[in-house]
Amino acid sequence: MADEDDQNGAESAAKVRTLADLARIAGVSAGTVSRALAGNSLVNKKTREKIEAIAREHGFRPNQMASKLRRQKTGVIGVAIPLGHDVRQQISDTFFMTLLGYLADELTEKGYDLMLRRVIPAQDEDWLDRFIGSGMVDGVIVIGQSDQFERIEDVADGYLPMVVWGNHQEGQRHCVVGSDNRLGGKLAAERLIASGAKSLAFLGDTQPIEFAARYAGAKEVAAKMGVPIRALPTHLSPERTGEEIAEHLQEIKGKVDGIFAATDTIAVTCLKELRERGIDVPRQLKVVGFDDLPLSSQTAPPLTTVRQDIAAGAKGLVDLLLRRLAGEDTESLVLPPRLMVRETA
Amino acid sequence: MADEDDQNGAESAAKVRTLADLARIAGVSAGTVSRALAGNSLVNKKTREKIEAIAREHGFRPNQMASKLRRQKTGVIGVAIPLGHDVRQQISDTFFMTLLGYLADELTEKGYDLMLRRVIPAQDEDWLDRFIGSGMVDGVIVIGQSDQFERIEDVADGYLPMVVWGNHQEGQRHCVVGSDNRLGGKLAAERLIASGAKSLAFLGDTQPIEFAARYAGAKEVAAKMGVPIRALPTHLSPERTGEEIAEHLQEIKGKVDGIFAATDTIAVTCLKELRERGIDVPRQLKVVGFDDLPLSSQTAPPLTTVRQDIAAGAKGLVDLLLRRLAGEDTESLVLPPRLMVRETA
DNA sequence: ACTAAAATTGCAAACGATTGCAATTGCGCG
DNA sequence: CGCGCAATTGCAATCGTTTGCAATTTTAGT
Repeated sequence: MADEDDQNGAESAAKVRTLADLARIAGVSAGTVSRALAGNSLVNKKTREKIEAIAREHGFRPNQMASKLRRQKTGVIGVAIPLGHDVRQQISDTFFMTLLGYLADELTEKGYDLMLRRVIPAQDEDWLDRFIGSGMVDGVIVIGQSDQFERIEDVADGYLPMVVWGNHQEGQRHCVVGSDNRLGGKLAAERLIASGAKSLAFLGDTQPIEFAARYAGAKEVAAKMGVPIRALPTHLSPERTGEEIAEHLQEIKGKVDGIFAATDTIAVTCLKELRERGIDVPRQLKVVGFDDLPLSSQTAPPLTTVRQDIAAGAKGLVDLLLRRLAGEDTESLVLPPRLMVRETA
Repeated sequence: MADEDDQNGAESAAKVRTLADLARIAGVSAGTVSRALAGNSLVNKKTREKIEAIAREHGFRPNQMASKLRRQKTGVIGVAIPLGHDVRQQISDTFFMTLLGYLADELTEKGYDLMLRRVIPAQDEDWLDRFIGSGMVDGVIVIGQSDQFERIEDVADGYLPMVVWGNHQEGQRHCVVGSDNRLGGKLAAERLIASGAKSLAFLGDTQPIEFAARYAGAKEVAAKMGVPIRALPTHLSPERTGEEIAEHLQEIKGKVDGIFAATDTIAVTCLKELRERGIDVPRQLKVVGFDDLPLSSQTAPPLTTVRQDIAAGAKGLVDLLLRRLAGEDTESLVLPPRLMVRETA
């Protein structure tokens, strides 16, 4: 009895770090322990329960690195956020962060872990190859094409398990999930014109293709309706946006009566600048945003905007990625944007 | 020559997946390749350059799993977001997401990857042990104590590399970074009373200790000043918040003239409900929030709120964690909140 | 030219779990 | 009691990299 106690003491004291340790205590082989803990195998019920009990008692967890190495899969999905066209655009960008939140939910539900990587393509030529070839992830989701369209295209041919959030272009090779930005731009411009605007401006950077498509859609409608539209380059970085918008406002004063903001964030800032200048929205100037972030319905006046269904986007990204992991070569998914008419246009 | 070409062709065609493959081509041993690619070792410059060239040519990347297994470290920091006291509180909660963004920036800068895990403690008893013991991360950052204070305490003794965002309590054993919530609560109550409020209400769940501390601070001030204060339980989930606040507003109509919202998100929603009811802020009712999210300065009227310095928080979390990884047993870091007086109180 | 020291490189043992295959045990039944 | 088959378990190779130590080659010094 004393003997047994001693033995137990020794057993508990010695940390059980490996299958082999546990196997020794249980008096079986490491292979059996592995199978028992995996649960799905052909291990005697009693043996398994005994092993499980010991494992629980010692708080044993099999080493994931070894497991992943052996099984050649990681159970991890990489999520990359390229900060290309505007380095100052923080990873903290609300839209991307919200999408990321939903992605985390979706992936967790499917049993995957999420590895987040913020990446500055300008400083790191082959960020995508590195991420993919790192052997740390089973698949990759890229949030936003930024100015990396070509690089992504290059990789897409040789690497199936990748899905990208962004804009879809005719004939592109990588699988993308995203809103129909061009259509969204049309909706915005139509609304502005319908509510009486006679001269439009697009507030935002037109480099990134998502934004370019939004602008293109708006331009198409404007041209058709015989309304002028101009682009006013505006960055997304919180600090600079304010000033830039202020300058733009100064410049277009009286010349423009309808603003299409590339982003709700820009729209909200714009609204604030307008309020400070005592410009009445929507009477003097109409504003339409893009995204429909939660905060957008809370502004005064509530923002009219083009809604992207972020939850559906996340679901789509994960769904397509899992199918690609299973070997299927999936089509892109283009989600329809929806105009949320509130009070700014 | 033909021979050599052939050989080259064969070499390029055959994928170089392992150090051994590369070593064969380079005519050296795997060990040498490993050292060459690591760069830091004592390999002949010529040999290294040759190996690097071949590696580049074939796009070779050493398998991370094998590397991590061998070196017994992962270069990954786990970030866990427990969704305890309110499962519906999405991971998309703005404050946490913003903090996460800054964390990603900080960690990337220090050369670590970030593994995100959303966790529902109610469904998963030992989420923290699992995460820590998974062998997938070198250290853990927990964002928000939620209702998991005790569990975190239990783990803290045996596991050094963990830092938690949350509330600091006298004598606690885990290392925490966070705002002085009690002080923040005091600031809020003082402001409300100073601007004329005679009867206060706290809008938010008082279960999570961060919120409890905010409420406690406010209560202390209220008691000292002889002003009544009551707590009105309010959840954080976007869908429910609106209704709940509406009900509360109905109930306290005329009885309360100062609201301290546990969170800016709650405050903003509250502001909107008040606007819809035609209640004048700050004349009829004063409101103070907590967090100072970017959107908070954009409301109408701009929200008076208690600011948490999120960037500093992220920096602190990473800094302390790295020191703990190096073996140091660091103290907690309590950041001072700052009252941002705007127009709602 | 010869020896000692320094600089490179190769060898082989880890790291810890998984899994095909073989060996063992147990069971039922004639 | 013995045979055959099924249910369990053990063995050992494998995943791909890193690294201590030994072996080899260079370099330098006399």
